[in-house]
Order: sequence, then structure tokens, then C-alpha cells
Amino acid sequence: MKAHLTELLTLAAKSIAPEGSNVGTLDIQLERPKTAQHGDWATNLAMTLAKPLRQNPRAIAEALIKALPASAYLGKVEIAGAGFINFFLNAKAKQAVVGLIFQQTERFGHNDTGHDAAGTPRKVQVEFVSANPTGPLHVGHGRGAAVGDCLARLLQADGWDVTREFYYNDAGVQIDNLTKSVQSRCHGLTPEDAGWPEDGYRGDYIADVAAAYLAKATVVADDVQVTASGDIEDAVAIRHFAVAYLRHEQDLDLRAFGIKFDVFSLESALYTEGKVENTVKSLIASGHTYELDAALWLRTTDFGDDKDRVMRKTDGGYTYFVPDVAYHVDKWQRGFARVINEQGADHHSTITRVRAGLQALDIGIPLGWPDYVLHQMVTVMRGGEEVKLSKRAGSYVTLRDLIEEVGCDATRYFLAARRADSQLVFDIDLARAQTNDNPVYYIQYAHARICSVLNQWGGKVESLQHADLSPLQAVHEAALMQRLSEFPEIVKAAAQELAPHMIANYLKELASDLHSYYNAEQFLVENEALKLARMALISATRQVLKNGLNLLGVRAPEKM
RNA sequence: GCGCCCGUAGCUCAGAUGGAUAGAGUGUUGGUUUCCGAAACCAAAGGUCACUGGUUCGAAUCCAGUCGGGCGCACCA
Repeated sequence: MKAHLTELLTLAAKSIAPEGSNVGTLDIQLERPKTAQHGDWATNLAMTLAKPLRQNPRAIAEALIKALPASAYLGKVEIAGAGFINFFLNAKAKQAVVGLIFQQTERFGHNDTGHDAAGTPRKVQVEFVSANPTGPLHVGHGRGAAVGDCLARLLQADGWDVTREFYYNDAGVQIDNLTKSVQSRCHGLTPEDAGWPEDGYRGDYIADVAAAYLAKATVVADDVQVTASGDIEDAVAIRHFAVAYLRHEQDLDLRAFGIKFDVFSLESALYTEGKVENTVKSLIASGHTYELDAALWLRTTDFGDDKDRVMRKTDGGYTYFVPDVAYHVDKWQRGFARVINEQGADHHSTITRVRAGLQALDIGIPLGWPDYVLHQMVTVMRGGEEVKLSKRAGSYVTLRDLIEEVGCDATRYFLAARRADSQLVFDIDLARAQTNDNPVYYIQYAHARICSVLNQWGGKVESLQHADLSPLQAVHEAALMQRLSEFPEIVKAAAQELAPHMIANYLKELASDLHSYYNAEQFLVENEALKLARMALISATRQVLKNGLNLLGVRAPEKM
């Protein structure tokens, strides 16, 4: 419809433009007005033409309307405000979306933005969560999980070939701390005791790991299986076991949250496979490094950083960003046209360094690759007070606690329904409420309500595909159909902006339109033609609610 | 001190590409059910879009500065 109106306006603009003018090539902006009074579509074309044509915008608008070719979809066209042209579609044009939804079903809202010229989906990787295997996932990881998974779903709908990936930092200082902590617990120490490691992990779960180790338990994580030796003095064995144990714990957290990864990458593998060494060699060869004070530095200031960064410490170890660069070289070599890293905002300083390292290598990686989506902190509230402690983890609220308390659907919704770059307050009381306060239930209720009506009607939903829609003339019906037709644009915009919260907001509005309609009109009426048309409309609405909820990873229940 | 993000109704937040009278939920007040699920609907009230200046026919949106909050500024990740 947008394309149709653009064409009409282009023709009109050309016909009123003076000889030799280039107004016909102007970008035509069409938007959906906020209020129904302003029609179904509006353009500011007359205002943008005012300057080049040196005429009053309203006069131009009048001329444009007069020059508009005939259209089968237009009702009336009006001038409003300073020179807006408002288009009112006729009933038939509005009703068309219902047929389209029946035709496309679960693919309604999808598009092919991610396809290449040959029509093949391009490869995109979404890396998210990527927690250190040193403890259970916390709320912050939960936000990353919810946002990252929704991004993956959105990009899939946008026509991309998506890989979900989790990167484990299973090498480095934090893992040493973990090992020491478990070993101390094996020795019977607690965090309150004198000999407890300085930066040790204090949560109760460390005691669980130690107990399992001493009991010679076997744990499975992704592709590895580790059986504990029970030898308290064997730090290497403890380390392997503890990492595997906590990876398994995190797998359980993710499963409870309904999230599946395609690939798990291990930092340790980058070392054992020589990828870190190779990257360092290449960086040295690139000429962007230097030695100073017995350390090796990368001249990241060549690529926009505010100071150079150490790559190899005086103790011979690499700083964390070096394996990170190696990891991204690996991603590039795996053929991802796009990579999106979803991380907590506290990691934002890595962005410049990783990109600088990739540019220094000069292997054809575009500037600004990879993309980053950073989410801000989450504060959890209960009874008007901030919740800070969890028994299990010691110092933070775990994702599993939240899921157990408020449910998977509400947790996902609340963590994905806000812009990633603003701080989020997670109100447990609100998320738990099974009342109209709670937007998750509000949306799910709309879906269940429709299912209930369709049930009582008792006919076959597929038979509605070719129902005559012309009886749909009520204002709430026009509003609902208008909203349905917006869905594909919202999906496209949300994918482009990497902003899943746009879907959550859209669904609230769609649910609201449905509830208003429900209260204003009786669906199961005597008039058979009207009843069938209404069954078709609410059935289409049900489909879009389901498609939208699916993008968020939230269930669309038939009964509640 | 430097860098990144944020500041919109009492509270929690939307306002994609600059557009018309800045919206929703919640809370407050009042109303709606012999009828498809009241987990719903309708209505009223509630605003210096942090502040100041600039760009523009037009700014919550773009630019500069000020104030306030968060995060980062390790040879930690």
C-alpha cells in the first residue's frame, strides 16, 4: 500500500513540477498518523516541496491532490494542518490484510531483508549471554538472554540465516579464583574462615561443586563429560570439574528460560588450537605493535582508541582482548556477513579494542564490524525495596530464582520489553500479578479470549480464508485491521534497529485494540455473513498475536 | 578529570526515519456485565519532554553547553 501511494504521489509531483525541475525524484515520506482523524497514511510532501517550488504548502497540496491518478484503494484525500496530505483508504483496501494473514499464517510479518541478490539468506551470528563459567546466571545475564534470543528470532523473521552462539571465558584469572574457591571448600573452609582466597567466590553453590567433586560425581556440559577424581591436591582436575559443573548449571538455567544455542565456543580452545598465537603473530607482522617496559602493546590509537593497550603482560600472559580478537577473526573466517554481540554495558570498552585489532590485521573486515547491542543494568524490586541477595549465589539475584518466582513468560517479557540502553527496574510484584496490571497476561488473555470465541463458534478456521469481509465496517474493526497491517513494518523496523522492545509495545497495542473491539461489538451474532467476517478478523488477529509473541519467545496460550 | 548510556505524567515506560493537540499502563476519581472469558472496557484528572542556547517552515527527537543518575577508565573479564 505504501508503495502504491508512493507511486501515485510521484506521478502527481512530476505533473505539477515546472519544466526542468527535479522534484519528481524527491524522496517521498509516508507515515501512519497517530490519530484516526488524520487518515490511514499521511505525507509531508507539499511541505518539503514548498521551498524548491516557492509556493505555499497548502496550495501545493491542493495541486498534488488534483493531479493524483485514480486508485482502486483510496477513499478520500484531505489537506490538513500546515500542508499534510491525509489519505483515507476505502474499506476494501483495509480488509485486504485479513486475507493476506490467512495466506501467510505463521510467516506473516516475515521479509527478505537478510537475503542476498540471489535470494539466499545471508549468515548472521548473534553472540549473547557469554557468562564466565564461575556461577549461576544472574538477572543481568537474563536480560542478555532475553534480548539476544529475541534479536535472533527477529533476524530470522528478517530473512537471515541465524547462528546463536555462547562464548565461555574458561581461561584466565577468574577461573583460577574459581579453582581456589572450590579447593578451599574441599578443605572444609568457608568464606568466613581465615585461609579463604582473597578474590574467592563466596556463594553456597561453591560448596555444592566441592561436595560433588569429593563424591567423584560425573557432569555433562554440551560436548564434554567430566568425572571427578576427588583428589583435593589436584588443582587441574578441580578446575576441569568445576568449569564443567558450572557450565552444566548454566545450561539448566538457559533451558529453564527456553533458550537454545547452536554453538558453544571456548576461550581455552583458542589457545590450544593456536589461534591466539597466530593472531599475535599477524598483529606483530602488521606493524601496529611495539614493545615497551617488557610488555607488548597494540597501537589501538591508530584506530580511534584514546590510548594504546597492552597485549602481552610482563608475566607473559595475554590480556583478555587478545583472545577476543582471535575469536572474532575466527567468526569472520566462518563467513558471517554480520555479527551482533549482545553484552552488558559494563563491557563497552572492549568494542574499540576488538575492532582496532581486527582493523590492524587488515584482512578485509569492514569498519564497524562486528555490531554491538549493549544492555544497561537491571535492578530487582520486591515490595518497593531493592532485592540484592540470593542464598544460592551469595551476592546477586539468579535467573533461576526469578523464573521460579514469576514464570518464564513474564520474565522474558519484562526483560525484553524495554529499550536495551536504558536501565531496567524489574518489579517482581508486577511480574507475578495475574491481573490487568500485567502486560504479559493482558496480551496472552487477548489470544486466549479469541480462542474461546472461535471454540464456541465451532466452525473450521480454515473455512474463513475466503469469507466475505465487506460487512466489517465498524470503527473498531477498521482500527484493528489497520493495526494488523502495521505488523510487518514493525518487525522490519525492530530488526533494523535491533530493538526487540518494539515488538512488545506493538503487542500491547494490538491486544488493546482487540479488547476494545470485544467490548464494543458482539461477535457471535445472528447475521451469518457478519459473524463469519468477524470470525475471520479475530482469527487473523489471533495469528498475529501468536506470531508476535513467538518473536519474544513467549507462549500464546489457548486457555488461561 | 576523560569516555559511553540515560533523564518524558506521582510510579514504570513508549514515542524508528525531525511533523499535526507529546502517548500507554499503573495509581487517583467516576461509570459499564439478564449477552461470546470483567485477567476486560469507557470516561475524567494528571506534563516547563532536566536546564540553556543553536540549526529548521517545524525539535522530546539533530548540534553545543550546564545539571543529575548509571557504567567504564588495571599489565581484571
